[in-house]
Amino acid sequence: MKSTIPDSGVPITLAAGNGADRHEASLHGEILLRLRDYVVEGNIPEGARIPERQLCEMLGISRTPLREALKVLAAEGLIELLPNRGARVRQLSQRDLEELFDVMAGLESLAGRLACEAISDAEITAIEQLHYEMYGHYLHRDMHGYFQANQRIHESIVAAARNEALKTAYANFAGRIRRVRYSANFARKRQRWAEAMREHEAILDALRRRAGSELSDILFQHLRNKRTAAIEHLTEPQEPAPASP
Amino acid sequence: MKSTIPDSGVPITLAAGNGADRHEASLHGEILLRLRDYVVEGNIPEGARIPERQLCEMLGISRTPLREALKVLAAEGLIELLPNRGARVRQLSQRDLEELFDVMAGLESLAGRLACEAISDAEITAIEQLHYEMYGHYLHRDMHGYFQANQRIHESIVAAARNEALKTAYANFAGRIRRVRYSANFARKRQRWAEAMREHEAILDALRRRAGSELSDILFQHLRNKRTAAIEHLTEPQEPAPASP
DNA sequence: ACGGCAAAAAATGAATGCAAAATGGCTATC
DNA sequence: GATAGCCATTTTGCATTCATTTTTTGCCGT
Repeated sequence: MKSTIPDSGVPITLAAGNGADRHEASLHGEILLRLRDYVVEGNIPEGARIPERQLCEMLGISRTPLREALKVLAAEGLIELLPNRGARVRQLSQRDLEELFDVMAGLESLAGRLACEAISDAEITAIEQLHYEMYGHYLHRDMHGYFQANQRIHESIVAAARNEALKTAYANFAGRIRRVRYSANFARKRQRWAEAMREHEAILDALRRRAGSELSDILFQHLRNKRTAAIEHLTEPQEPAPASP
Repeated sequence: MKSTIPDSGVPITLAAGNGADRHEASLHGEILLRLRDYVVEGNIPEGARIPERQLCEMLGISRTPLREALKVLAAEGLIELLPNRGARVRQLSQRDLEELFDVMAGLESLAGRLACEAISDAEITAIEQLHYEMYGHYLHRDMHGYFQANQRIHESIVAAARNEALKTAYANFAGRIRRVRYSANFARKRQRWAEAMREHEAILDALRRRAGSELSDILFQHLRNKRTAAIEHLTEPQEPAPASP
């Protein structure tokens, strides 16, 4: 009564591929999904050493499939594997974060450019809808709702680019900075919030006109500003953490 | 007579990470490097099934580290893993290629933008040097030399972006389309070649002026044109006719 | 002869076992 | 009293073994 493999011949391509992540079947695939979520959601302290045995009994499997999953997570950049010294959650320096944000900005910028070539009026209408919804959250000072609508807008743009490889790469980078990204949105001061709304209106405008390179510019700058806000948020309140010796 | 592990404590981060790919130590790392090269260089026919045993004895190892390496290669998008049906070299449809080229274009476009923020005069001079060298190859109709100089120029721009995450992602995508990319350059008709030279001059010009978003646009369009040439070459490779309609 | 079915053979997926390396604690020494 | 070196324990890396699944092959029925 294992998970009876439902569909046959489904092409499996791991994280970086164009295809979908269909890992439900094999055990190591299941483990991969669960571990990835577990790490992305921050259940493991950064830099902490995680003995394989412990993970094994936590997940109820043997070490072989676990190690395969760990290798993949390392390839995705979520964890680090030190030779003979185990796996630990990747610790992102400020510089790392800046770099990752910039790559995200580049990918979204690309997504916008491509979207202008292929997006339908209906899709634009849907994004407008999200925009108004987001505006409502803005007016009500509803951070969480705002955050979600915002995220869905950006995802819609990426989806409109009609590029699976891009979508996958985007998802990968998004996962790597997810924790920070979330708190970055919460870090928004009123000032920055209003700015972001204006930027979003410019985005919509460029999208309506299918102005590819213009939208590309706006999106990059928009994400750049987000980056700045996020980094500031991290350096200010976060405290010289008690560096464990 | 295992590979005696030379250095200790070197942080290992697999393909998608910011860090370097230091896998020389562990066996599976060694295998990973060798297999990746082996696949990228096209030694395995596309879509062919490759029994693990066969690879094992070819590489002289057991299945465990091999399978770990395969998982990583799948995560990088170089191979496909079908459940219970083994690994095969990823077969790229025309659509896949278009997508991958577009992502490459986006990454280089980003690289150009970032490079404008950080590039030194010396680096620009070096790129100019490469440009003249490339121009020489162009005049002498030296395809191979042209190709190499061209590649080094693009790599220099990526390097000037000062972003390890970007560099790694770029290398990953470059590996995935390497075979096609090479032949794409050889596919250049005289016409396209001259165009490419002009585009490169525009690239240099924008770079000198540190005109970020302008350079971003030019680079994207440049790569887009390359994409078109490559796809054309693939769809009707046997057409020596210079006939224009 | 051809197509479908069943059993054998082979390949994959996962678990276990064993050797090498690292970690931690202890003692001996200065 | 602190530090360097040594030994026991833990942990990782890899090979081997076991269990399923797939693929092949041979057979039977139509």
